[in-house]
Amino acid sequence: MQINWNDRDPIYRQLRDRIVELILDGVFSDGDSLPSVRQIANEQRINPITVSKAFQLLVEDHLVEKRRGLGMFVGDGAGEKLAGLEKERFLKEEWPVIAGKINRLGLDARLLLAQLETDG
Amino acid sequence: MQINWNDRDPIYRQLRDRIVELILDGVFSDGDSLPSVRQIANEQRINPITVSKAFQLLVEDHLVEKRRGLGMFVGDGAGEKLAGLEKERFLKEEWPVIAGKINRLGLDARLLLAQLETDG
Amino acid sequence: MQINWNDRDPIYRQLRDRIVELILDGVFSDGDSLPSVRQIANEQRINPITVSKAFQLLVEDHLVEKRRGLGMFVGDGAGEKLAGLEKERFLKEEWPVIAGKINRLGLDARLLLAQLETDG
Amino acid sequence: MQINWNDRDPIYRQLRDRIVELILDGVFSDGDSLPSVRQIANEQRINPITVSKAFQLLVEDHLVEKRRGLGMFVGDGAGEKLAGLEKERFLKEEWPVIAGKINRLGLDARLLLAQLETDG
DNA sequence: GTGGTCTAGACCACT
DNA sequence: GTGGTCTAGACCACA
Repeated sequence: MQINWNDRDPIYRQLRDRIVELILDGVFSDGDSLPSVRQIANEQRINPITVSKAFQLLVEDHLVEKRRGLGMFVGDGAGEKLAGLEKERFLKEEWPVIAGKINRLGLDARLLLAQLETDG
Repeated sequence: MQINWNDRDPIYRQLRDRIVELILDGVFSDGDSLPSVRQIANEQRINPITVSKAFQLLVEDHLVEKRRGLGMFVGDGAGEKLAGLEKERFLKEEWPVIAGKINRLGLDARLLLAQLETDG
Repeated sequence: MQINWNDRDPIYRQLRDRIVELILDGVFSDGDSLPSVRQIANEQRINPITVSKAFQLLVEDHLVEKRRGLGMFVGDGAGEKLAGLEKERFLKEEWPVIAGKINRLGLDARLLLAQLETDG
Repeated sequence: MQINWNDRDPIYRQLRDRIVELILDGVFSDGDSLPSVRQIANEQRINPITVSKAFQLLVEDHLVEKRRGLGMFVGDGAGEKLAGLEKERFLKEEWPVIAGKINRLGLDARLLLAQLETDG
């Protein structure tokens, strides 16, 4: 769970995105409890208020549930819901920009796929 | 040369990116003079100081040369240099992140790239 | 922290140099927080934006770290890094030019340096 | 005779300094004719007006004489006069700043002298 | 509280 | 004509 302090993205956004990734990857499944604000704040040396803000975003999207006195839990069906939402957002917002870059740079699909295999 | 006033990206960053795109597209070639700060400022109704900031970024990357009292010029070999640099940067930095997202979302990179070829 | 308003050097460049000197002198050590932009701006009666520009230069040289919402901090190892870098730069870039001048003017480098030791 | 377009020093000042150096080095002696404005402008790809401005500075200091229809000539006693003026200026203005830097960086006189011998 | 961005308008130096 | 610098004042996002 790496935070980049020099990134233009605000910390709370980066945090939120990391947690979403962990849910998508199945590290946290429906109903699992999430690490506490204090724990994350200590580990990442981040202000607890900032961590709270990240969770708040997740609660607003109904991906995470706050249970008083117990902490944060992955919401019901969060995994699938998330996959759907993110997929749509990616295809609508991110991919067109990426496709434009690929075309402008004259990059070849084969090259891109090859690069993936050498890395991973 | 479209500027998005509501984007998270600051104007000067967007401007820089647009100019880079124009160089990549060959609209401006090595040694060409670029529109003056004031000209761009007037056309886009942006403060000259903001335009200046965009050029400064380009000068720092050795893509543009400043000639005192004369204006801004596309740097020697900027076109090819830029294409090479951007290609490598994209493959090494952006593409792995993008590919990670694609996999995580259960999308098919091959399919997306294939579509791209038929579209563009 | 003296600023010369009539110098050919712009204020932000002078400010940068002063801060570098303070780090070299050990007034600010690794990890220390630096005075805020607004504080310096008030004390020196300089526009905050000008102070900001000075810090930006330091951040670009990795001598200062920005922590969002918290302020500016002396970068890791900035003190030693700076001393090393500056020493080398001085020996390689400045000193040869200076020595050339000294020779051209018929002055004696040995004598000047010897005086320096008795003075300082 | 190298001109640095990215230097903060204006071109006419750089030109003036180069010519002064050539006189101090004895490349041009008292009474010698200097290259014409047009010649320098062509060789260095500089605007003739800028070259003129450099000569003007030299004329104002009585180091160079303009002879109508003939061109520029090194003034009487320019060599010695220059040496004296520059020596004083160097010792008063430049050396104290340099000495401060040397002390701050903790550079050793022996090191500086050694560096000179390896270079030249 | 912190820094980041932008504006409008001024003045300067350089070519 | 060109770009560079600075100001004063405003608004924003972040912690």
